[in-house]
Amino acid sequence: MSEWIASLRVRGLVQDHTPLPDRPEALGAMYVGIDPTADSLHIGHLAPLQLLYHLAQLGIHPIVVIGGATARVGDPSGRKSERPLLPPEVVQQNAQKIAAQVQRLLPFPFTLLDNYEWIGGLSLLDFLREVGKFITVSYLLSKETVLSRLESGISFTEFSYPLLQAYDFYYLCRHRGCRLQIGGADQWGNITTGIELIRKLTGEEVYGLTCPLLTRADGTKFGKSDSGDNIWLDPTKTSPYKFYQFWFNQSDADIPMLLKVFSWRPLQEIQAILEDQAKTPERRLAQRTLAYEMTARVHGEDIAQSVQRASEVVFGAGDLAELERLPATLLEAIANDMPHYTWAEPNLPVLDILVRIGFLRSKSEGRQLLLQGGLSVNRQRIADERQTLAAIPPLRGRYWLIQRGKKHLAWLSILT
RNA sequence: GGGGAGUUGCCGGAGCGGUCAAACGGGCCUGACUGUAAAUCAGGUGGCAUCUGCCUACGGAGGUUCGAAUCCUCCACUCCCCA
Repeated sequence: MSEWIASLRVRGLVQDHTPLPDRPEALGAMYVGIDPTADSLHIGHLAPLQLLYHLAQLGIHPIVVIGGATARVGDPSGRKSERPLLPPEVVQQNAQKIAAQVQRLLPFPFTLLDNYEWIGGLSLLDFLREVGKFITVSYLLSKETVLSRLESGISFTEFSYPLLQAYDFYYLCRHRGCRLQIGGADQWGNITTGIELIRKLTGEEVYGLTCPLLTRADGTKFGKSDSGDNIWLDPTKTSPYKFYQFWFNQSDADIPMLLKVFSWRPLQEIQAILEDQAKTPERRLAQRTLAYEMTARVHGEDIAQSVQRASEVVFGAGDLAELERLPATLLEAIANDMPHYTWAEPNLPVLDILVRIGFLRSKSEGRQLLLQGGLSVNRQRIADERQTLAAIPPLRGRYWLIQRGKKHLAWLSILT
């Protein structure tokens, strides 16, 4: 039974599933829900979308549901505390942005819906009679997401969230022939609630499939930067350069898992890359491949190429002369693709400038870094806090490569 | 409705009138070593400074005191137990 998900298993995309039909065609359509709680997707959203991608290849029609209604309630799944309610207009804006992102991201036909369409007009009375009546409180209480919140507190609003999502599934089942819901592992409780509701209301058997919550080799969650920020798909929230660097910096221990989960390459090809990686890890072929593929998918080939080039130049070049020798247009492009600041008065101490432009959080932090040798401009360590920017010759008359620690690089140019 | 416990820095968690910018752990940052990896070791982790000085901070608002994270009052929120 369900041989067809074997390759998904190999890729590490399967956490849990209900008994599945022998043939994927029996499912008709499937859906994944995304609540617009922010104005952009982040890489945490990608794993379920990978599942969607691979399943779509098997002939199951994909539906993406933006939770314009559910985001106004707040999913308690995987949260330790109550979510603040988002204003309706914010949810609406987010929903639009995320819909546009999804459109750009998925290169295959799919149906895009917003659950506000069918939940928005649902009256409380109808909801209580048509949905609430069929799920018992003890059933909901036994769900992990609810259970774990009983101590810390959960409002009735969030408590009722699983019912709304269950209703989505029911609605899509009836109106769109959708018989499979997929999602992250944290969605298991919500998905099974939907299955339960549909069985009670229609007697029909529907299915659920989740992908694992990705964890690193050290047990921490995958998906945030070291400093704990989300890695967004929106280039104004996470620059393509940073996005590329995020993937590039993944550890050897995690890269096999990541490549299998996120790459669209055939498994065979991935195997070959991983073998190379095992033999000569210092080449970082696996990281480079993944970083490029993901950046290209999210931001486009052109940008992927240019940030890759920027990364190579900035990290690779031994001395400044090499940077100087680059064609002016390339240097400019590189500067533009990386974090970039402008400043007008080079006669101030470097430290002050870096604080004012926001590259350093405070002067104290700057001093600290300086003391430890973690601060440089144009690859020169800043050793004196009174050192002025003007005293350091800029590249091409107007660029400085500023550096905090080993990996935090940015450009500073003089405002003309 | 009644009774009890609690609210400390990014998180966990000490402190119970001065020696507290607040022990300890985690996280994070930087350095060394490396491969923009991992592990390890070292330093740092509120802000400003003319650098042992000032300002802001221990849920909120007041008060007691020479002096409060520490005591009192009120308020808010959370948890537990009884109705």
